[in-house]
Amino acid sequence: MEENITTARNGRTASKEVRRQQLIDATIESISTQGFSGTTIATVSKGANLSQGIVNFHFTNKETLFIETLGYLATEHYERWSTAVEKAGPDAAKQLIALVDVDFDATIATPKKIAVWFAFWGQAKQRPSYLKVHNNFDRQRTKKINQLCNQIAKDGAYKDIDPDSRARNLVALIDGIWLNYLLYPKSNTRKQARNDCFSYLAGTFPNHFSQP
Amino acid sequence: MEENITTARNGRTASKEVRRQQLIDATIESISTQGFSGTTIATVSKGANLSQGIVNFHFTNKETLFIETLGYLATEHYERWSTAVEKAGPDAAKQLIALVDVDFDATIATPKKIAVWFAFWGQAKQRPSYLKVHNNFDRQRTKKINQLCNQIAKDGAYKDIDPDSRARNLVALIDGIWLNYLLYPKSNTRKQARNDCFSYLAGTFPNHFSQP
Amino acid sequence: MEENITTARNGRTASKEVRRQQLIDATIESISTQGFSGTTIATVSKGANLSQGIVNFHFTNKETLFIETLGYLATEHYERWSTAVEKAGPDAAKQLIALVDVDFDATIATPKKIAVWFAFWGQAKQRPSYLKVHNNFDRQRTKKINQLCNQIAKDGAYKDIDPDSRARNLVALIDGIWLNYLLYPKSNTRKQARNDCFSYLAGTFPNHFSQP
Amino acid sequence: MEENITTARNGRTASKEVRRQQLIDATIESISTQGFSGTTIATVSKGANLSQGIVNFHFTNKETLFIETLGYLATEHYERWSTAVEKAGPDAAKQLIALVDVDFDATIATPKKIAVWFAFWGQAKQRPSYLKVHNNFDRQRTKKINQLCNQIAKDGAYKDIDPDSRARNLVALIDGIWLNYLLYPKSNTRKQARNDCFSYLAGTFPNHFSQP
DNA sequence: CATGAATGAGTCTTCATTCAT
DNA sequence: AATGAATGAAGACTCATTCAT
Repeated sequence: MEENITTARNGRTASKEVRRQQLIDATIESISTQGFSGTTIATVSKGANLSQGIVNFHFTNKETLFIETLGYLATEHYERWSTAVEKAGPDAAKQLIALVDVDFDATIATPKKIAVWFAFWGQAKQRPSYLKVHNNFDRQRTKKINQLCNQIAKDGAYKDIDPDSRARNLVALIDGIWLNYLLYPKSNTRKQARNDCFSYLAGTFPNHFSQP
Repeated sequence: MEENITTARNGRTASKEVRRQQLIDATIESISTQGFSGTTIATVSKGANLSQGIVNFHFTNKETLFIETLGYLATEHYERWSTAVEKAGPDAAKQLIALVDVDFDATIATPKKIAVWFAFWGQAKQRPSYLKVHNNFDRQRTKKINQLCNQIAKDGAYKDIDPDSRARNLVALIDGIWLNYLLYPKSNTRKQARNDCFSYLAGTFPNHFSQP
Repeated sequence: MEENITTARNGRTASKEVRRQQLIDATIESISTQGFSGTTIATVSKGANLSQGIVNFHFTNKETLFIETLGYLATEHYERWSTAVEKAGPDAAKQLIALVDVDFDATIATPKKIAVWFAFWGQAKQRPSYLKVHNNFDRQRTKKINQLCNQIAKDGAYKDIDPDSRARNLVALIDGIWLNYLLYPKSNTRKQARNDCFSYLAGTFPNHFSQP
Repeated sequence: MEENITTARNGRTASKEVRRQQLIDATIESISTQGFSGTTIATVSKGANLSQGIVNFHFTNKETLFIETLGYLATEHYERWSTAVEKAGPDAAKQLIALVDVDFDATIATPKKIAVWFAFWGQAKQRPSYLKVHNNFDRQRTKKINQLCNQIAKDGAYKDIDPDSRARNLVALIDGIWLNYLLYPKSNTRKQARNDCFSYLAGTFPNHFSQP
């Protein structure tokens, strides 16, 4: 098993993947505490308790490290929600709940990771490569949410509702809640954030979701 | 009149305020195109067609320039929505419409300015000074939105509604719509963004707002 | 009288000489507190409560200001000791006392001025222009001291004494005492400094000078 | 042996200590020729045939390089005179001779080093850190000189002599001779300088020192 | 005469990247 | 694989000097 391999190898001869992950973790840590511009090869390698040269060794350059860090975050997120939807069974509303719940999960919506997400978004417009990585994953989620909202709207015979717009708003709402969480960490709890989100769903599809 | 003075002056000796604004404008331009880390004293001064040394002359250092740029953006936004609310008359719903409309105004929700906002937010966690400037202004708007939502909820005798939560969601929704606007500039129009937002209001307070 | 002119003129139209002296004084003040490298056109002009441009106006450039500052100090010193010697009457020993006393005078051996002297000496080797200004004045004093020592040695029939060497040592001693005064301002008084110097003279020419 | 290691290493990876000394040497060279304000990271690194960045790498910043350069000079001096005194045997007069001789040694009283000493002294008043480094070493030498003068005075039963004052004068004299050596390098020889100094000792303690 | 905004060359410092070991 | 000394380009900042007013 992969884990056995990685634990067996250590010290100077850790497997490539282990080193890479170590550095990606250190990058997340550094970006969240020092910010994007405060994150240097030095802060990363030091945070990983490794030498300076190693980043260029494993990632060729800093830019690649950043892109792969974003990729790691995006992949993790993607795998979590897609798995959650899969496990939720055939009901669209249940699938939507599962999907949304991932965004307020204790291991996903951490202050650290949210800070990194916004750090990337803050650079998105200027770095097409970041945007590309992100959007590739994000579009699938948006699509799924749209599809589920349409399904629910159809099943529930909701009139006067534009499911596309409601789906867009759901996506936006979650991001906005995250931003709020980033800016006012003290006055917000993850639980309240989740409740607010489900409150929106209850308002939108009252027959499928109840006020939390 | 002051304007005459400042426009009269040109070349080497523009008035202090004119130069400062020139540099702040150039900073917004630069951050929006080069990003935060790509914005240097050189890009700013070159963008303003001025010499390098002038930034330090007028702002002491780069950090101060950034803080004042954020301050400018925040002040502009604040003045716009507070004036709009004032002019909207006594009706809470009309006030809320006026307030929200500012966020989708052609001179406020520009791709350029939104990029700068997110650039700042992307650094917020690591730069308390940015956070402070921003939050000071932001809190007043949040408070006003909360107050208006409560007023409307009371006036409309909406049951089963938590106005505080709805207010929080409104704020979050707008930010999230902005993010969407930033990430997918091509597939979004400012008009649709505004519609989505009012669609949320219509869903929340159906007696006060109609589907756009 | 010149004084009347200068006092009459003030504000923006002070006479050239007054402005120059004002700036030289500010330069001495600045060098003594900020050091040579910490002294800028800005510290000087600010210290003189004048505008930036004025230094270049009155002295063409910074280097000239420095040279004239050194020249001022050297001239002041020269005029003080030469006048003192003149007034001391015909006796060589009395002349030497008068000359040396100037070096421990409350208006000459000030911490401020001594700091400036050493600042200049610290640059002397690399700035021939400083050296030239200084040495021109200094050589006359050295010559006079040598002449007086020789006179005294001859008058007193001191045997086994090389008056040239004793003269050189006297000059060196005074400078060394000044350095000590610079480095340990707290543990030295001007009075003790003077006493030490005269103690040397008493040891050298016991018939002419008594232990202080 | 350590020397073998350091000499073995060359090119890109010399030992840390070797690089540091290389840079300190280059700093002494640069200060002596360009002066304090003329000494830049560039002149130092170029003088050492190394790249610009290396100074910050090994010394963090220019200030630290300067302080360590002064420290090197002060340590070298201290070790030389303390070793010399030690080797001089029990006789106080011989110890004093040994101590003073160091100050006129061909490897200590070099024009280059003297220029650097005065460069530092020229900044001493404004840089407490320089003063601190210097005084720590200097005080021990002053103390030893004072102690030796007192011992000699007691042994020789010199009356009418204040050994403390004579000690102070000896210290001052040496510094003053150095200054003279700095200002008039052409008309002074190290030998004459030494002779003048011993001439002072012979005048002060005639039973212990003879005219040179 | 005097001001002070503006310039731009010069410096220190940072940091991604290279590379001998 | 890994280290960390070394490089050098790039950037922030300083400051003497200029010059329109």
